[in-house]
Amino acid sequence: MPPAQRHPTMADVAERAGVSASTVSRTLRGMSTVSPEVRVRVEQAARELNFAISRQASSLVTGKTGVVAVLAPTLNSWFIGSALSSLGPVLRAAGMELLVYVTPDMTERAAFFERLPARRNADALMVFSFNLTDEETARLDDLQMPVIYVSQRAECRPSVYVDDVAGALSGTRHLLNLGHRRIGFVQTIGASGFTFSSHERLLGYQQALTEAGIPLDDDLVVATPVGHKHRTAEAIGRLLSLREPPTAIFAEQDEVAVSVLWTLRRARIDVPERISVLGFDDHQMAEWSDLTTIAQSPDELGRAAGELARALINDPEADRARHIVLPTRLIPRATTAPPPAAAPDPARTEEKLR
Amino acid sequence: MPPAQRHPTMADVAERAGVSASTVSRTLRGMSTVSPEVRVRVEQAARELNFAISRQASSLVTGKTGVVAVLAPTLNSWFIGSALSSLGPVLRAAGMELLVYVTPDMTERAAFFERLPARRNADALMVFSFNLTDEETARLDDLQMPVIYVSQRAECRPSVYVDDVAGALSGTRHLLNLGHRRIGFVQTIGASGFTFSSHERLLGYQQALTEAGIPLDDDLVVATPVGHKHRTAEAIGRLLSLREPPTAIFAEQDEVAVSVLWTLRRARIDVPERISVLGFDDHQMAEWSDLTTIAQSPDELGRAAGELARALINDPEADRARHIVLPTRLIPRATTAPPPAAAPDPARTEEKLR
DNA sequence: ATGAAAGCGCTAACAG
DNA sequence: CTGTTAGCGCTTTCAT
Repeated sequence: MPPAQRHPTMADVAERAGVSASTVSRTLRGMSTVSPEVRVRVEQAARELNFAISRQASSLVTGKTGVVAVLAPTLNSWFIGSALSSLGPVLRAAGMELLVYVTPDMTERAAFFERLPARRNADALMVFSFNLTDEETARLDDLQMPVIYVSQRAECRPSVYVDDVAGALSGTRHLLNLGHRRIGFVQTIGASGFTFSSHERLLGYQQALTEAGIPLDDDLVVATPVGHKHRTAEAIGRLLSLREPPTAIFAEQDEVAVSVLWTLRRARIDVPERISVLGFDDHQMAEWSDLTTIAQSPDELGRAAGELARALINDPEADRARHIVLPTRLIPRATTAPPPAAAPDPARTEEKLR
Repeated sequence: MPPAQRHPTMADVAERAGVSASTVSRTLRGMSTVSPEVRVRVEQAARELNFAISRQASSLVTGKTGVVAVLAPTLNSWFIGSALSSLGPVLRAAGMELLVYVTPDMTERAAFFERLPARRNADALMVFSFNLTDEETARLDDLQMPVIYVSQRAECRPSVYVDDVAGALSGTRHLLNLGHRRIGFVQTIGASGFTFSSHERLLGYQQALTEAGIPLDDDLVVATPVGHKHRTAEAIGRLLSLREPPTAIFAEQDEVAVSVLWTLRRARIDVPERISVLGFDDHQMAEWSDLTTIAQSPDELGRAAGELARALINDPEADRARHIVLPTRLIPRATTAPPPAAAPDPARTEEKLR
């Protein structure tokens, strides 16, 4: 009988089942070379002793830790939270655990990259939404384990991300199809780690305009940090005070789009009658606000990243530069509509005057 | 020289520094019994080889894993996300890592409790916002490691939570002080794992009313799931159609309070002129919406939980039933004001008639 | 199909 | 102050 205050070991289980430790190990790992009767005895003994295997010990010999590490700037983010919530079960199904390194500030981040603690303690590293410096990327390349870039495109390295260009393109097309010709774009600044998506979305917007033969107008692109009412109001003010103000505003992120809605509402500008508003993400708040938006699925992203990690860990021959690109889809709701008929459209006015 | 495709071990470092493995071990753990010159040599050798210690190996002998496990129903939650984001750095400062078990559904949860994988793979377990069954709690009691209950009160077990009763009490008092006498309360239903707080907040509300000599009225308490516009509108409708409708509405959660704001706005009921709205949490959205609310700090909670974990792990003599209760504070913003003077207050009307 | 033995990388006694 | 030695709990040859 094992000492009371200690976890039972395989030796304890072996003794109780009347077999050797090797057999216990084989049984518990589901190897086929164990006779059915012995298997039953071992399993029962393990259950009775409430045995749990020590990963530390087994990884010492197998060289696999059974752990996937995640590096994320914060967990307090709709996007990362959702992705990790669906990553968890995927890993569990593969018998792996989830180790999280949060680096809310530069100090923490520097500490991570200096010590690279994941090195010996995980089989793969997943990097979430980061703007890595070249030096940091180089450090990760030396890591001797698969590094998966999530929500960012990393050349020649495995990565999983959403097709932001296509998303913004289809969103802008939706506005164009409704008849809008002056479309404002609100960029987000200072969102730690999301500049990659930010840039791509602007690109999609511009591409759609070009496609429609509408010249780009820098005055239509403004920026605001997320969650700063005043700054957002200011940015919208710049748009509204243009000689030809936009009839639609495309915010790069739902959280900002909702701020825009508040600003317009306060200014008594009806949405969508006077101005249409379009978001990106399909954040919970989008549904609550009845905001038309371009949906991406962080859940799917988490799952895909998990599968990719599993594949790369188990199969060293796997494609080490595989990119998984996830689609977006437009969700039309109540904040987009055709532009007002009486819109002050100088082009049209001129035509009438002629 | 160590093989190229393998991590260097202490033996490799020892050889390079011309000392024994024990000395390397002592040096790297910062023990004082190492001569300065040797320390320098060892540290340099370790750096040159890019050595990282294997936790698996050291925990095998020390019996400590250097890991704190967290059990959480989801990571996609403002509250849990914030708490974990600040827990991470606390643990890192103590040289520990953060292992996360997410159990988004009952299947995952059952799987966790059946295998209790944390058992051998962590030094402490932190349970976030869960409604555990007695059986589940009993399983955790058997775990042979400190289990810290976060955001819930667990009798005779270490736990960390916010003083919800006091918070709701002070919030309700604020409304009473403004002159409100009919105060509606909106409960949240179906929020996985938060029924503890939910109950406590109702209690605080009731306590404040009783204190003020106002009889409780069940009609003033309605419930809605979070994020269901229609259900929320319905609940508010029940309040508005009372014979004596409330002049203030206290929503147990900011996310619901914001929904309430939307509902009232759509109904063209001015806030706070006609009806005051009060939330609880100080969610980001509260600031954006200029919502008066009772703030709690999940960051502090995460930090406190981390400190408690460290204390319990390092000191077996520590108080194993210690409760840390965190304060809340009222943040007055733009959604609360005195009730309308012309409010249909039958009591006052009667007085006038007399 | 099963057991014996060696060893994964590290730490902790114990000598010196 | 430093080296030697003996495991920690498991997996993996290699026998049988």
